Amino acid sequence: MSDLLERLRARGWRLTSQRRVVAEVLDGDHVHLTADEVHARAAARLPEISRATVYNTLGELVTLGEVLEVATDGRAKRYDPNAHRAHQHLICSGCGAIRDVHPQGDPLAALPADERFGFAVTAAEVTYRGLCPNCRP
Amino acid sequence: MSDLLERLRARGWRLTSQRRVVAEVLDGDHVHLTADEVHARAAARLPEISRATVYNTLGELVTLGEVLEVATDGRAKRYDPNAHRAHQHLICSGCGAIRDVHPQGDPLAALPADERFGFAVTAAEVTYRGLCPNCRP
DNA sequence: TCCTAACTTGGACTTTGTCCAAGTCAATAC
DNA sequence: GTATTGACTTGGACAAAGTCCAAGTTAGGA
Repeated sequence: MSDLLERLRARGWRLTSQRRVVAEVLDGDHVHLTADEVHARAAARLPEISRATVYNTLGELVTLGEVLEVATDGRAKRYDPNAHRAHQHLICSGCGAIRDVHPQGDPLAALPADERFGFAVTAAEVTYRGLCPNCRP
Repeated sequence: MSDLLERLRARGWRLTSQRRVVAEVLDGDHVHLTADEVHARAAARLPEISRATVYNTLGELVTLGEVLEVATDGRAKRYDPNAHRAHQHLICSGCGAIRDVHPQGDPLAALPADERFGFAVTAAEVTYRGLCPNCRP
């Protein structure tokens, strides 16, 4: 994630302690935090950080393509730092745990031309659902 | 959709005018209304209907498997009455228009066992994104 | 026609997110 | 090192989407 900070600086970002902390909190694999969770973890390191700054920073990271926004359930959006490797999501219907997964083939290819309604289709997001080992009966 | 009302009555639903109107509003193909839109259209026919009742009824229809909840963007959930024929969604990134589409093959099959992390995977939702004919440059 | 459990209502409340004016500070210039 | 300034941060007000509840209403069976 330190290269992230480098990339951001190269793009003219002002490197504040708040932005640094938000970027650090988002580091890791299979990380899918809500804005509130990001704020809570950031505040553990930098108590004065405000919710507005967390929202601003997350929005900027999404715009820059460094973080993905994942809307899985109509509740809070989640933020996924794994933006540079194509992947999909597997979600536990029991506890809500989320894993990054890599299906075979290109999901876009499964949509025939006569099912595209004249759209210029550019992306396909797949959400797999099931029960994780802990939630299985 | 009138068979819907029959099915519901058969399951012990009390058939009130409010529930009837909500079910009628949801009738049709490519219908993906938000709860607020459902309330607005229902209120056009039954002015005193309350938001709470619309939310209750939509929730019951989802629980009964008669309507699907579609969380496409982290904003309001949408409700899709086409619950009895498997389908996926194609969404315009420009105007937000939604179409039901039918991709080839089973998206579940694309997820290899070693990418399932021990989950019992039961469903896959695919959201295709692109620009509709009106929003295309 | 009555009765009652089920349904509906409106309003208060929660969660998630946005907006803004005022204050602060990182990075550049000197 | 210091000054400067525009970008960044802050807290609080606001908005949108949804939930909850006590009180009132009603569908459908007796």
